[in-house]
Amino acid sequence: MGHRSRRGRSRDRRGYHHGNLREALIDAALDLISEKGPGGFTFADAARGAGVSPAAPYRHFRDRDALMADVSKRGFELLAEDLARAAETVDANPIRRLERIGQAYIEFARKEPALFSAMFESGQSYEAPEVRAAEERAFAVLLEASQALTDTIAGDERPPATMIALHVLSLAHGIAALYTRGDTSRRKIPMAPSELLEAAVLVYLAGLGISP
Amino acid sequence: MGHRSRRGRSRDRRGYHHGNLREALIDAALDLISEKGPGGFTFADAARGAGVSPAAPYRHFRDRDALMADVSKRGFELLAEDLARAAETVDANPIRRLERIGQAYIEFARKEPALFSAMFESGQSYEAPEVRAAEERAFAVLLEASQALTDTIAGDERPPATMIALHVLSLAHGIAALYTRGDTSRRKIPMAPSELLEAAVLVYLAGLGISP
DNA sequence: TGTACATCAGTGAACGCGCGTTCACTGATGTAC
DNA sequence: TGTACATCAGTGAACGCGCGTTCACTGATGTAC
Repeated sequence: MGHRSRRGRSRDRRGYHHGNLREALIDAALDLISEKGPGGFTFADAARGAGVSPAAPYRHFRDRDALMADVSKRGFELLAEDLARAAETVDANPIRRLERIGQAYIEFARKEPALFSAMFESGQSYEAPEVRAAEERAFAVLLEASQALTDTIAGDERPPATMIALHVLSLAHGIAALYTRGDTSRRKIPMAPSELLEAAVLVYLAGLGISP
Repeated sequence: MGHRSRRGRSRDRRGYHHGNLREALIDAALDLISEKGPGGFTFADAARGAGVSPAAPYRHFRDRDALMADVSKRGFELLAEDLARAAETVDANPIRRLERIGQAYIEFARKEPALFSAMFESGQSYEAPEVRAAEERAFAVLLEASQALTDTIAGDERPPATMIALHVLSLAHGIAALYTRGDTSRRKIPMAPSELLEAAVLVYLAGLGISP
């Protein structure tokens, strides 16, 4: 359901002109993705969802793919914000920080399944440069935290920060993709996704010789 | 491209009766998924791909979803086979065995991107019981290998095998989903997916106090 | 071995529907003076 | 403050197209005797 950028409901038209149709279409798309998955709705559906004629979306998006690219971009931007917030909020301990960023990742997948599937499971790969950029910004948060972590390690046994970031990302993404959408999807597991991630990250860091 | 179960090309009709339309439709679906992603094709497209009238598929599948469920099932079966083969092939060392299973997982994603996306990125969650069963069989291979690994550890510091299996699975799945489809998708990374996985698993196991 | 028949797995025509897209249009808004 | 005008962001009707689905049908195959 609505949160953050999706505050106003799509239906509150203010007369002949919608006022904010672009946003409303993105909202409608997210609602539709929630219901039927990405690819499970049409351009006309989105127009209908925004309470507007089927020709109206063409004022804002070239076609359905352009709309989806925007949804995807919005997703990576919000993800980057969430990760950055997680990186700031927490105390200075770099281990805790990295772990928190991972948690924020799966939390994002849990709270925004529609965005998450638009970003990663929409079949199409939206390599629009702005999407790429937003994706990069999200990764940068992880990379910085990893860097901060390796800075605490003696020079000659210091593992590459990029590797650590990629490992934590892959782990978080795997858990998010497999176990985060409780109702609709996969196998039940005997622990919460966040516990699964926490344990994995701690074991992993211990393997690098880093412990709290 | 074709391999294993997909040996015969779809087009070699043998007269009025197709002979093996069910398989041919699954093949056609995989080809179409490769081209345009899951959800990027129609039931009629699949019929066309198999060189058959649009009414013919109804003899074998109730609708498009039923076809996709079958594709997905087939995917999990092949995955289970691959993982089992990896578990057998390799020498008895349980560390190497677990690592090899992880490698087989991402190798599967690399070799069979169409199946992989049908299984995990088709938007719909196909919880048909046979799909579930095949999925379970694949996981069982990982779990057994984890069990063999923990059996080598002293009783009171023995980590739960289920947790290890879930961790390795999540890691392999994350890497597979993010970095395994070279041409079409994500960010470039400074190392091969298989190296990324190997390093992660070794570090992780070291963190559990297990080293070669 | 031949024949009759049941069953199976396809055909192809037909249908209604909704989608994508274009178009001339029109109501609302902003701005110059 | 009022008026004229340009621009913007919608409408709604229209179109062609392909999809999903059904139907009576028919060619091929298998089997009983």
